[in-house]
Amino acid sequence: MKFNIKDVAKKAGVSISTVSRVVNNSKAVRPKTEEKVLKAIEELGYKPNAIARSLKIKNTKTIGIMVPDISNQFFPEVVRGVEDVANMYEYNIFLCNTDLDQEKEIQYFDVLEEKQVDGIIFMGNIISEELEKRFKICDIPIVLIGADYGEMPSVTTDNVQASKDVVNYLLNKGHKRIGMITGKEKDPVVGQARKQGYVEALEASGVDYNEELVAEGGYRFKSGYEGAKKLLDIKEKPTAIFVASDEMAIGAMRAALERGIAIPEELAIVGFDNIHMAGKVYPALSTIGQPMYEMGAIGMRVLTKILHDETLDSKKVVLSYSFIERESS
Amino acid sequence: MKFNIKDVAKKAGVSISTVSRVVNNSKAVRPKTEEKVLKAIEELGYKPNAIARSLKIKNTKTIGIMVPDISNQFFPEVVRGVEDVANMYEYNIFLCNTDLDQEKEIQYFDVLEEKQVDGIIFMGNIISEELEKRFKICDIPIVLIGADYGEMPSVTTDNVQASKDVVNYLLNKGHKRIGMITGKEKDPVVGQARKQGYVEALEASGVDYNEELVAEGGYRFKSGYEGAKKLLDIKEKPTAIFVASDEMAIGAMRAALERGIAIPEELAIVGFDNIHMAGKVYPALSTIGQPMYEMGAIGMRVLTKILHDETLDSKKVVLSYSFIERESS
DNA sequence: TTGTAGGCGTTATCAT
DNA sequence: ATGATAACGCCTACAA
Repeated sequence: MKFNIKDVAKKAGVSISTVSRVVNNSKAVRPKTEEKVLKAIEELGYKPNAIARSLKIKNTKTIGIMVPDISNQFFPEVVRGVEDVANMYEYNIFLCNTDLDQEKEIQYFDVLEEKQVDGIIFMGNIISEELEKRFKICDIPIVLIGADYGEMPSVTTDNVQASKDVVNYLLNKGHKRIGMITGKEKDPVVGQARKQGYVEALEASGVDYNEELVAEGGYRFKSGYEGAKKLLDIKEKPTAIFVASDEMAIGAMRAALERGIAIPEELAIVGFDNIHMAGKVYPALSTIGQPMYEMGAIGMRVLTKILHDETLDSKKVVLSYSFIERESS
Repeated sequence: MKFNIKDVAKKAGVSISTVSRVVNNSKAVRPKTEEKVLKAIEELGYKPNAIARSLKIKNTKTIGIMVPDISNQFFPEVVRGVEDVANMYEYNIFLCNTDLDQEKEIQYFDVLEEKQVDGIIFMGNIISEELEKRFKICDIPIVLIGADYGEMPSVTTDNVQASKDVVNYLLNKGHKRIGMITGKEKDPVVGQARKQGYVEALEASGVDYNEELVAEGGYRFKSGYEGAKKLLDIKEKPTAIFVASDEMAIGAMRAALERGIAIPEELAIVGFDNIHMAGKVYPALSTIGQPMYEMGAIGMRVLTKILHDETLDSKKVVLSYSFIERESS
């Protein structure tokens, strides 16, 4: 049995306008009347219909969040950050998994638009031309997390600098042969930026960049495992490996451990991301910590600011990372 | 610039009904007319307003999913399962993190109801009286995942039997002193069911249940770590520990490793859940695999069946688990 | 095949 | 302080 505002009005013996007023307490209502209405609401178990409301007032108090894959280590935390502040401002979130598939991204974008979300948070490595066009012509505020693009609001960390820090740290520890397992080449963030930092740090220190010491990986455990095996196969093995993601780093550790190579004595390993498990594996993984929860929370905060016409200090927020030294280096 | 069905109608020189018809291709429209309409839609970049549509046809093609915490190991995969099949049936999902907080659960339930979701998927260890009351009086179909309650549709695995299997396996390996780190006592699933299996298997084999050998844990790494330390402190140490969750098991391994106790030679450890990292830690963790993705996918499938009035074979689906023997046992 | 009009459950303007 | 009423954008009898 579902009741609407009319039923409540009838039961309370008032007009629907008054009911609306007490529900939203938008305008003064005589206490006596309010009481009657409240009682009717209570008795009928009336719940206002948010859909009808949205249609009228033209906002839905919902936002969409597009992530590559919620079941991947990196994303649950940022989604949690988003959801927490969304909840604080009384927004709900539509979760969309894109698998980095451009078609799916567009498809989801369309539904989100049709469902009239108030805003969108987008995470993805690359923004296709098609998607960019949509972004441009639509009037829904969008904020990017973890990636950056043109004039769009975004929250990121400085991946290049972070990678430099790692390499410098390794250099300072006396390592001369530092290998790297990278992300995918065409991925601007994990693939390119992190490698760029590696290369630049090496050059800045006068160490020759050695193609042989770098293996292209993907994102997952297996490619780290394979990458490390490859690097450990060369006659002059690296004494340290910088790995572009924690999950790959754990794969790399595995490869080393299987060969009886001691970590960190014979081989230092540093990862990137500080996923939940990074501090729990044995030996615990040194890594770059990205404030994932904060990225989500701040991204959503930026979105609410846009939504509420508050002034933004800056459309681009760059969060600081931290190097977390544990046992693997 | 946002256009509505009226604008399209005007531009195409037809009535809004015809526009509606081609958008939903619900009824025959002369090809010529259709073309005109399509062109108008294209030119204006018209997108139907799903909110208005929902108001009229009384469904929203969205469902809500309540999980304790998306950033916890266990849930992202099941949410992914849910989302995949939701997407297949053209539903979107509202993600709600409850933190197992009963107030938050009710609060979210209220919004979901107000936002007129077509269905709800609920995950949580315990269903409070208040929540149960809401569940009962509302007419939104709800399916439970990972827990079971009264007459409600649910998808679960047999935690008691799984735990028995683990203990029997350990018994067969010759272990006499088998410890356990449990979940929280008042939690029916992780806490009670898994412990029950442990107790029953022991009794069935004529091994005395020994209070001293069990430590109450929580869900996280730390409580596993502490629990194991406690068990390893007693003079007659267990030679095997069954741990009620993988994350705690990894904590337990850590405790053992720190004391130089070899796994599995001196101490066998078996976890529960088969989280993503279980096979990646070193030594790789033996565990009970719950088909998390499937639980989500099937749960959502059940929901769609209810939503579309298809007949359910059974309101209660119990999925089979699998024992995954790896290196820690 | 196409158009007219009423209604979905609200909010908000304008009277009263 | 309260009530009548016109939107909001769409779907769908019913009529033409």
